[in-house]
Amino acid sequence: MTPDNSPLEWPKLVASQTSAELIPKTLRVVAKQVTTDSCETIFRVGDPVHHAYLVISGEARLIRLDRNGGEIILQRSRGGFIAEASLDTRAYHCDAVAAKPTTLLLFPVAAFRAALEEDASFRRGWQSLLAREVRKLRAQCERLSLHSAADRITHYIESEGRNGVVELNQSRKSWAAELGLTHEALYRALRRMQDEGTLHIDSNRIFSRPYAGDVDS
Amino acid sequence: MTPDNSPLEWPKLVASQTSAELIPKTLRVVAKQVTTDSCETIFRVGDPVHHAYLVISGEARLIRLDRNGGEIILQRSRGGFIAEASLDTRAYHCDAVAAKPTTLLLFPVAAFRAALEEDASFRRGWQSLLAREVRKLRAQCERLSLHSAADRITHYIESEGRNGVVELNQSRKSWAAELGLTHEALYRALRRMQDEGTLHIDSNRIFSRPYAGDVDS
DNA sequence: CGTACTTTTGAATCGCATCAAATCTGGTGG
DNA sequence: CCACCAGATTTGATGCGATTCAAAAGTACG
Repeated sequence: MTPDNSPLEWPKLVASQTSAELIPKTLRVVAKQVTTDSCETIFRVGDPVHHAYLVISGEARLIRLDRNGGEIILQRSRGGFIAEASLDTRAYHCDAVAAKPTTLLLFPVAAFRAALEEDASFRRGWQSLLAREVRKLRAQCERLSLHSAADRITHYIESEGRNGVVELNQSRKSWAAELGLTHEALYRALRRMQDEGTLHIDSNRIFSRPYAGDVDS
Repeated sequence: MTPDNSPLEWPKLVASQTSAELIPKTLRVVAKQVTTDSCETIFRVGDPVHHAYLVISGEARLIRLDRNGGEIILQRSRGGFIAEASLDTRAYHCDAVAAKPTTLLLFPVAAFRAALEEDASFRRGWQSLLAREVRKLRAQCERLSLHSAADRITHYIESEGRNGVVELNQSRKSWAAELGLTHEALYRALRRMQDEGTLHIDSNRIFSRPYAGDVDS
């Protein structure tokens, strides 16, 4: 994780990142920027919490390994905070790794907490961000409670997509992990659903209905 | 859901309920108290969010039904807030029902939000409550990502219990739902683990190790 | 005492995990 | 540009474990 001295252009960042918009000036001036290689560890279980992490580009993940060495993805952040809920704990409960080359902003926790106290609008944004995270996690638990691969796929499209279409922004292998399936099970379920006509796939766009586009007669 | 005119004894409540301790006086005076029968609906999907709900006694659940009519438990609250994350949304995303006769405090959302703005200590408590909820949900997702019933049981004991022991405060049937299993699968897994000696059960206390108590020779 | 629900066991089936291996893909270096 | 490599994608075969359907026994409550 190497310090990155070329300062970010905040205005540009603000335009594209809803999470970053929140950050008050007092926090921006104490932010450190770093970039990581792919697969680089950002922090580990038990590490003391010194910073709040905001993903600017790339992708960071909270992960834990099950006893077979399988990777369980707890959170995936592409542009946004990661491990928000660790801010009021002493140490991390899981590992964070960069899934690809990633640039992050690091905010010292003390300054971050102070900003939350003092800046009402920042605080409101932070609270609604936590609330969104809660709802998202509930949806994920609901999904993982479904017993069949097809149901989880459909649920994913319904809750993460729009109008029965979802743009997949990750490999199918890691999608499988997110769905609590092996990648083989996911591939087969996708295949089966396409054969049945309940799903259509166009590279990274997944349609929950049979594809009826371009049929105009 | 019938209004309950006998006012709660706040001091007594405060002594036992960490969530209730937070509530500032300004909020207490506008709280309405209600009691429900078992299985009574508290709110439904799509209902506008008018109140924050605090469970005083009994048990409330956020649920959704899967397409087979199976009940998926999204949250279970026994003494504490329920559907905290809905406070900054217009309408509910799921149903809430009382799992048994339950008494609740209802706080009008406007007053609740105002109190969050004005009372710094209430706000801090609320934020850490949301953060705890996030961590709890992440643990649940991690658990549901495990592929075997035994692993989920062990994970539950490790993360919800203390020192390899967990006090089960619900029926096994609803525990099964929480673990994303059918109740039959849970019963059989418990039996198998006991036979293997990896688990000991004393009514509602579940031990993750072979029971070595009372052996002193 | 009767009713509703939970707990428990049984048997059959199905779907997913697992192990294996082939193909495809993107990226690296010669 | 091509050879090569690591990883993702895809398909196959097999076994196990969870689901499902069924039913009996236990338990709480009015």
